[in-house]
Amino acid sequence: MTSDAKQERKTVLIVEDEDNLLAPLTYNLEREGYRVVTATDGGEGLELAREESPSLVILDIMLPTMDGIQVCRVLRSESGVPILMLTAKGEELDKVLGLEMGADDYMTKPFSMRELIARVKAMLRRAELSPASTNGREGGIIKSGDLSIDVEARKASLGGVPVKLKPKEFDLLALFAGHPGKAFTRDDILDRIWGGKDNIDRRTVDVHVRWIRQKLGEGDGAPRRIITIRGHGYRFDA
Amino acid sequence: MTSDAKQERKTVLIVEDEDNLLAPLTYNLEREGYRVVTATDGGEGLELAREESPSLVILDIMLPTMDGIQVCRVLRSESGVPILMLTAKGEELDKVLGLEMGADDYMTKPFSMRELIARVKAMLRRAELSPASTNGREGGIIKSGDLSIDVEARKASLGGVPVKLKPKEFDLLALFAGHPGKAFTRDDILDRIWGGKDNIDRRTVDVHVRWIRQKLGEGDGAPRRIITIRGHGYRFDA
DNA sequence: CAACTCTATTATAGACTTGTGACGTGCAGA
DNA sequence: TCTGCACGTCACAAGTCTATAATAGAGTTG
Repeated sequence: MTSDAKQERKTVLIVEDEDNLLAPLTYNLEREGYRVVTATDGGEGLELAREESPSLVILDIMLPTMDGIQVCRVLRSESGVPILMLTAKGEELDKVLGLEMGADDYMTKPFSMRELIARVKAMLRRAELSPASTNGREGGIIKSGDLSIDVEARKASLGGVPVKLKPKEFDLLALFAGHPGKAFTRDDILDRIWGGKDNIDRRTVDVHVRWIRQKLGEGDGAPRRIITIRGHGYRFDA
Repeated sequence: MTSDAKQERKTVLIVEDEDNLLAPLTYNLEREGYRVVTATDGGEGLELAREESPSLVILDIMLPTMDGIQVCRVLRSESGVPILMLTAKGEELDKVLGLEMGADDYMTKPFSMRELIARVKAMLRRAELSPASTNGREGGIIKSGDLSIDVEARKASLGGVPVKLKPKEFDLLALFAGHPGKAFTRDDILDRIWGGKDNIDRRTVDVHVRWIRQKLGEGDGAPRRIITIRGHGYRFDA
């Protein structure tokens, strides 16, 4: 019942502040042959995720400094790493929210270790079948033509010149640039950038796209990077 | 609540023999905008899966004629369609077995509809990020002769030259090309592409087919890809 | 081949989308 | 409190789709 895959050990990041949960999780996952790294608050979790690029993240919803929802959202916008959320019973709302926000699965505490291991395995198997989305990014920096986006530093520059982007603009541009060629619907985008809030007007996306286009100097006949797909949404092309 | 994504509606196949479970499942999924097809035993389920190539299969473990485990195994060997297993309480062993056997997730009866919907959505989103495994497509790109359709990017090209397709045209062509050789009735097509709206004239399909044929340069004695099946509907041939 | 049924084609009015400028609200720092 | 910034919403004009009606054409049947 140990491991079955003999190759580079997969790293699992656990972000959990309760030690009486963290310890057994770590123990059991290590026993299954995974390499485990842990963080006890959201900020640290994000940092570690960027440093270690784990194959899977187990994320508690309740965390100090930055809650799991936020961490999940950021992680999701930065990479395609599978995320398993842990929720306390009674957080039903948050559960669904978490899922709709980008988590890949969740478990309600308390859960059986066995069940959790099974889920982790299933998620990793799934992930293995899909192509890693390491598109055009090197060391957390996404590049596309003369546009360069440093996700970690949250800075963007165009032909070497820094571009001042507001937070939402940055998130949106990072999402686009991180998935060049992929068509997003406005709902996709709202899901990923705005999180669970579902009373946001779809047109809001248009407006933010406009700000970005403006700051990227698009519009004067210049070729657009953010392409409008009429009747569907937007797509970022290199 | 539902998305504005205009494309072929996602089809969910439910294989479940208890009607008091099947009915609410169907109702709720349809309310979420999915197209639902149902089977009440394993054999029928497999058949439907092959015919409809659904985006997701919900599979009860206990079924007449062929149990869910077998169906799951066969399905898994034939396609990468995500499978959500339904298990009765106390089938813990089978649960894990089911997962390790190829199912992607499972839920233990009884479960909340809301939770199920959340899981379904999560599974579909995940599937969307990985390369579909159905007919003739590689990496989300459907190819047929010199025609190539990138579903993710919503771009089509003919012999390398981009073809400008309107939203409905793209959806329709993608539907056809995604199921080469399958005969669709106009009602089939309306159901899949036009979704909920139900007073659409069948002739409307004809018109859209024509636009597509035109843009694909068919008609000048050139061999047609979209074949008219008189008295029935249309079929896409490679 | 005549009658009938189904399909292709065309034009068009109306519905729907999107880009854009303006506005109101809430918030953080001065 | 005042000021500036971020950002969600609105309203409207310009463009773009698309459902349908009408008509011509093709195929089928007896």
